[in-house]
Amino acid sequence: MLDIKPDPYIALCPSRQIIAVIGDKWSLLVIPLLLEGPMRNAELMRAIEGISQKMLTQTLKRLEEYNLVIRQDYGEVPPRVDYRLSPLGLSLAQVIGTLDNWVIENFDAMTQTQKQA
Amino acid sequence: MLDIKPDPYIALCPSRQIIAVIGDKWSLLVIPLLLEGPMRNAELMRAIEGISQKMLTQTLKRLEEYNLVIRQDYGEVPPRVDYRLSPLGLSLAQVIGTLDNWVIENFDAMTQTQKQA
DNA sequence: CTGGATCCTCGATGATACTG
DNA sequence: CAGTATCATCGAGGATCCAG
Repeated sequence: MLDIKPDPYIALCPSRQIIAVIGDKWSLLVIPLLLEGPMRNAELMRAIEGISQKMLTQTLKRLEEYNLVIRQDYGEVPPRVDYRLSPLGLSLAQVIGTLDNWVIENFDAMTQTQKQA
Repeated sequence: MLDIKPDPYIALCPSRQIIAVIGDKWSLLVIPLLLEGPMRNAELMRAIEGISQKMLTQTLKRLEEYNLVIRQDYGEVPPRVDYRLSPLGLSLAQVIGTLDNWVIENFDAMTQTQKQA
């Protein structure tokens, strides 16, 4: 087995790309949302205020590519499709959830006394 | 005390802005770096391959605004300035470090079998 | 309902040059 | 060394229309 650790501090290391995927504004919101269970396109649109259809689709697609989200198409008509976390995605969601919570908890501290003259 | 929790899922909530700050590509790299101790501009430039002077400055400035990083100017000449994590930043760095490590650990899983036809 | 394809704009980012 | 200012570019992202 390889023991070459990816190092995002090196410009060419693909792991930096991953950081970009995860650090993505919308991914950071979509992933924890799916902790609550499978969601459909329209549901996600409603849950995440301000996201455009385009970005949602794009985000989901990318998350699927990286094995974080599973897209399930029921092949019905009218179309029914939902998205859920893969095991890998679930694992990541925990971490991101922690991050989100940190933000929520420390929001005041971050914004207060900003440059208190 | 207020008990109104910030909710990044609401478009207008300022917490979303915070998510953006933290989720930022460069912030995600700078913050954990400072865990190793105070660093100077040039050091950071060297440590983070590919970052431009402009983005580094901009990133540091923003982190300082949000009370995550402390900028110390020794007022010497030639100029000597270094940056270190604030207590708040230190706390955040732990979380982000976890995220980064997750990426490093699960890098293979994310990229392997991508669309294994 | 899901989401693909287009057009268009604006802002983020990099490169460069300059100052203290 | 630290940092600002300027310019030019490129691509992210939104709005819209269309289709299965």
